[in-house]
Amino acid sequence: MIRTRFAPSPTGYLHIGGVRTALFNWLFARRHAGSFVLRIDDTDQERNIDAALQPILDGFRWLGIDWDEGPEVGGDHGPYFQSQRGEIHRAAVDALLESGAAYRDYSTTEEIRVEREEAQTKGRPFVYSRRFMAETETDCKRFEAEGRRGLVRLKMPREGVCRFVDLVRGPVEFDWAREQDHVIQRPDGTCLYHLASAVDDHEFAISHVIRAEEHLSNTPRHVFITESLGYELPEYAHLPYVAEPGSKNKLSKRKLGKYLKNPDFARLNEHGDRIAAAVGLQVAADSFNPVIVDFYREIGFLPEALLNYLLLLGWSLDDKTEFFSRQEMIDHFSLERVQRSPASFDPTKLWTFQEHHMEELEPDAKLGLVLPYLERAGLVGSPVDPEIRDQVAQIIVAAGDRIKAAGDILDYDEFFCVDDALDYDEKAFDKRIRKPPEARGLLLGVRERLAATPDFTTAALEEAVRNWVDETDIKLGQIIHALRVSVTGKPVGFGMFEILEILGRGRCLARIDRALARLDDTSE
RNA sequence: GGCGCGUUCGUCUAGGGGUCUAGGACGCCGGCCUCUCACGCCGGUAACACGGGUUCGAAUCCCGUACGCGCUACCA
Repeated sequence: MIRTRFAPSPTGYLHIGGVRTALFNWLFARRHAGSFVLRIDDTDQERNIDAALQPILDGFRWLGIDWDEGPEVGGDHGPYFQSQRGEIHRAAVDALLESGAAYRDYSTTEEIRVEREEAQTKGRPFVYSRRFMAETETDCKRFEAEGRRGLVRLKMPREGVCRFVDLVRGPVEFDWAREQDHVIQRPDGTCLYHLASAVDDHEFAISHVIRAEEHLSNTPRHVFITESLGYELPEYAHLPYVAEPGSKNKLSKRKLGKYLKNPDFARLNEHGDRIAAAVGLQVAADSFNPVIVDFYREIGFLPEALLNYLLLLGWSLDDKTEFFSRQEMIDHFSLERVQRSPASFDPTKLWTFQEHHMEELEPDAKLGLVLPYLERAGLVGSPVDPEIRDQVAQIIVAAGDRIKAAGDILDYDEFFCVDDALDYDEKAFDKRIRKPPEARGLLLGVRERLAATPDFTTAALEEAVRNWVDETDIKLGQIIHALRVSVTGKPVGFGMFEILEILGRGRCLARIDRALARLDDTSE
């Protein structure tokens, strides 16, 4: 039975790099009909775990990364919070103590520091002298009489090599002698990460430990703990980390300021801010940015797109396949094809995947995604009037691939405002209406045609306007731009005749009149 | 400092001794399409970190160097 796990700390947000690790674990489990377990690594005893955990669980749910065991779903191996597993960890420490794989130590941090520095100045690798190791009850008493506090350290082998096969990197080996006698239990009885992690992986019957590369060097400790306890070793696979845009440094939330200097990253960020502002979402830069999964959900990315992009960040099927559905990811995923070197996060390429998956959506599905944004922005009622709903459906079709993220619908607010409240792009108004001397006459002319066209549909309108253009010596371009600015206030947008049809005759004429009035008003 | 891992176009990658004058994708540049924008289409740009081996032959194997990252915590 294949069992994998992801062990997030409750930090209040879901990091994009973490999701990639979780995704690979999840895919591997799903691929082999195994289980994916969520374990919460909260050994640090956070104050408000619930509040800090919720965004993470929400993020996974949005992405469709479901867990078979863990918070809120339970399971046979619980509890799934490390903070509640103290007894199990302490029992493991006792067993280690019992077998001699660990010992009580009474050194102080200061004494260790001195030893370490001494070794370093002599150019020797540091290994603890075990000067304050207590192997008997009397030793303990003696040290305690000196006012020392005991903790528990691993008694690491001082010779031989630790060998294991990493499923991504192949055979790896470490000299045992280089390993430190790591602390596994503090004087207050609480246990440290490496102990807890190795024990829990066994308790949860994890078959494949798939985690970030930074743990590769920690693996000998885990191997030692696991084997000393008499447990069977899991398989290990260490994933390269996700790097910053344009660099090989590990992506970290802390360096947001630096990423914002990257133009592509900044553009993505601004895109998000714009949508957030339009829907009145209160956002703080450190909780709403492209390093955090929530960001993508809020601005209307598709989870499939994010997953697809992340999948290819460090994994590939072959030399050509780029797009994967959720099922295809599961069908093809394998650890053998995981890349060994870090991959940097490229916001521009992420958009490619988003666009692709968006294009694959049926108009109805798109409508469902887009409507909530209009409602939240107050551009349509809630629930939306059926007539308006149809109009939005038309807009979606006419907009085509211009709506890349669901929140992009808010770029087309001109369809939802009353004619008198339409904002004009001043530059465009000048260029297309105020400046060309013929604009006034052309607008009047086209107004006449629009008023007279019996059938106010895209095709009929286009025919009418083109015929009119053909009859006179003007060019279509001359009138289209002025018309576009009059009717939408903007210099760009989708097909002019589609816009006219969606708006309808009344609003088109009213808007042309308003633009003309505005022209007369300010040209004097 | 020690140990470990890594290094193919700007980016994501294919490549596992000859089929590589290194392929694809994104980006970028140029062009076409066009009522603007977006899309689409066509073309172009651009890489095996460096140095030694091994071999008839190396991007592919070995060694070294450089660089990057990680671990070396009573953080996870």
